[in-house]
Amino acid sequence: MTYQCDEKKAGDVEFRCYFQLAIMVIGGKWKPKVLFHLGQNGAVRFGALRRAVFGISEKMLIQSLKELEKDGLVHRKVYRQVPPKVEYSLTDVGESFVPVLNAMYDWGRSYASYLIASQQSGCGFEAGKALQNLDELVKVAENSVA
Amino acid sequence: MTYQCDEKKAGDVEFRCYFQLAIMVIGGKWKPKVLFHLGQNGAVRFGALRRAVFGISEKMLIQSLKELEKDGLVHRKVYRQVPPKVEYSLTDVGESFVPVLNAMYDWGRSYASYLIASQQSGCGFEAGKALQNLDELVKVAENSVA
DNA sequence: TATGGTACTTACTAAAAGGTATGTATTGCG
DNA sequence: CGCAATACATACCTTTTAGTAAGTACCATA
Repeated sequence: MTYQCDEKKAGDVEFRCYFQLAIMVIGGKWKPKVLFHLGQNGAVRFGALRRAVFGISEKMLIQSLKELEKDGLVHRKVYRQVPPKVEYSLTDVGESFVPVLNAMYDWGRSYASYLIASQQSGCGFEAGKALQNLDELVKVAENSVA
Repeated sequence: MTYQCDEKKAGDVEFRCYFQLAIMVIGGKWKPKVLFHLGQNGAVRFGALRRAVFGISEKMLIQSLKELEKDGLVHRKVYRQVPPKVEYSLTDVGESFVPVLNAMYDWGRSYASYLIASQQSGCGFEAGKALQNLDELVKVAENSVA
């Protein structure tokens, strides 16, 4: 694998490296989070997804879903009813990315362990591994929430 | 796993979900690419890294490396010589992210296969798998490079 | 002392991404 | 027909990120 990869093309998409192609499709501030939530739950309504992805605006959710649908990772199903209902779900291509998302989640746990271990010397820690009582260690006391 | 995760804290870092923590540390336009290149090659000089990460400016490379060093994923070694030489390499924590980067690279290959298969019906394709002659199919003819 | 190469720092500008507010379309109920 | 709820579209503004250019520090050599 060379550094400055040659220009490549698949479909209408031009890229230099398969890694860059992946980043182009699922990178950015919101798309990874949207995909992650869709990966955790089957079909989800727009409103439920809006509430699930912490901090996202309507406009960015819509934009992210449009791009993911266009790129073939997300399926949009309209129910012609009252009130209006639209469900989003992952396609096979989208599902194939879920292991990567889960790997990132697992790495996040191991990184949280690393942060805690760095704060307390003598705390048994191995890179890539999560502490056993991690969920307890990261808990924030109720009254200290900003 | 709930949608709107409770606030968590590890070290000085506050987050709601381990996935979000991962995104905070290795997300953004350049850090994934910098990490990916460091993962492919051992210790790399600043200048070599600059040339390897296609399109990055000096300022953004420096900023990305500073953040990655601060977060414990990258190690910086200064050689006091002429001309000046600094080498960057992954720490154990950084190395632990390499499997995720490689998974993204592999997914990129399968996505490129999907794009090609979508363009040509009847082309055998399975989500998550790369076509066997992918590298040939994505090649761009010399004279068609923009 | 001047020099050159590398790896930065800093200030300012430009571009990209994201957010807010207002408005629209749709369906079926009362 | 009017209404309500949901899921958007659109325009404009704000924030964030990134890029460019000029400058600096360091070391050892000539």
